[in-house]
Amino acid sequence: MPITGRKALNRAGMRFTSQRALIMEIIRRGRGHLDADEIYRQARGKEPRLSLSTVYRTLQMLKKLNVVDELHFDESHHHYEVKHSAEHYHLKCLGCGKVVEFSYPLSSYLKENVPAARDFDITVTEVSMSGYCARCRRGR
Amino acid sequence: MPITGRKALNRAGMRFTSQRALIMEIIRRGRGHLDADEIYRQARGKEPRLSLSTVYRTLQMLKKLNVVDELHFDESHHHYEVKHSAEHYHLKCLGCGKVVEFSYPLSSYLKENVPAARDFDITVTEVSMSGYCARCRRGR
DNA sequence: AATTTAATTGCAAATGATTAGCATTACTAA
DNA sequence: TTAGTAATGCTAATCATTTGCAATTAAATT
Ligand SMILES: [Mn+2]
Ligand SMILES: [Mn+2]
Ligand SMILES: [Zn+2]
Ligand SMILES: [Zn+2]
Repeated sequence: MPITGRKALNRAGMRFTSQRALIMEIIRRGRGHLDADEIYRQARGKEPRLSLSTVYRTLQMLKKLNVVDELHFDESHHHYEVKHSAEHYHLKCLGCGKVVEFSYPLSSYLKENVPAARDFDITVTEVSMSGYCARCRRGR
Repeated sequence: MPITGRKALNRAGMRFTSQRALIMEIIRRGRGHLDADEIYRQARGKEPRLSLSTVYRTLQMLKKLNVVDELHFDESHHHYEVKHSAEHYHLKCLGCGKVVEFSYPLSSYLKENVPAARDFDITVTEVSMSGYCARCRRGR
């Protein structure tokens, strides 16, 4: 039950603004893995007055509402994607930048196999793997 | 065979300086998970003239030489630890900040069980899990 | 529909971690 | 010793993200 419509926002004491609608729309259509600046650039196409601050503020809000996930590839900025229903992780190619997704129930697997993880109430599991994709591996 | 002594550094065209010795020493004794600023603070105790730039430069160098690993907890800065021989990962408590380590051959496990990972030449696998430790779970 | 009020925005300035430029210092090899 | 050149210590950039604040504006109330 991800909060996304006007009604749900109002119920939470927040307002449904055109900026927020636009930003959510861009993230949804974007097929994930967008960074703040890319969202900003796309948003300005529709609403040239929108500010980068609003993008960042909206991203924080969507993260808190569990609508989006923040991804930390090995870079100096973050990426965002709509929260999927299935647990999935990412492989990023250091050669061409391509991101490959794969679904895997890693958190429950670790809970079963790692004693130390049993005593913990794990709320976030993040895995980031990088290397070289098949295509990039050839060209070297 | 981690490069650490004067001889090995010289062989690589680098110099063995008192600053580098001090920083390596602090990281080694620190039992891992120190951040740049903590290393800086400790180092200044011994060598008040040492600069933060030198800490960062040395950290980059040690990372490149595979002497230390850079850890990315869900924070705005990084942490460092001497590279262990056994593959291990971390659980960080959001309540008290405690970091629990556990050894697990996760990269080979994923290579065997994730089809998408087979086409990739994975060079880095990073896992960061956070949640609440047993003690912190009680106090709420 | 007009009014109220507080959340949200846009803009500019601030942060905070990390990096870069450069003159000065000090390892190393000869 | 000395010459050659990494490395250091400053200070000043970067760069992504956050914050302060006056001006807007969504939405609850008359
Ligand atoms: Mn994804
Ligand atoms: Mn560790
Ligand atoms: Zn590639
Ligand atoms: Zn705890």
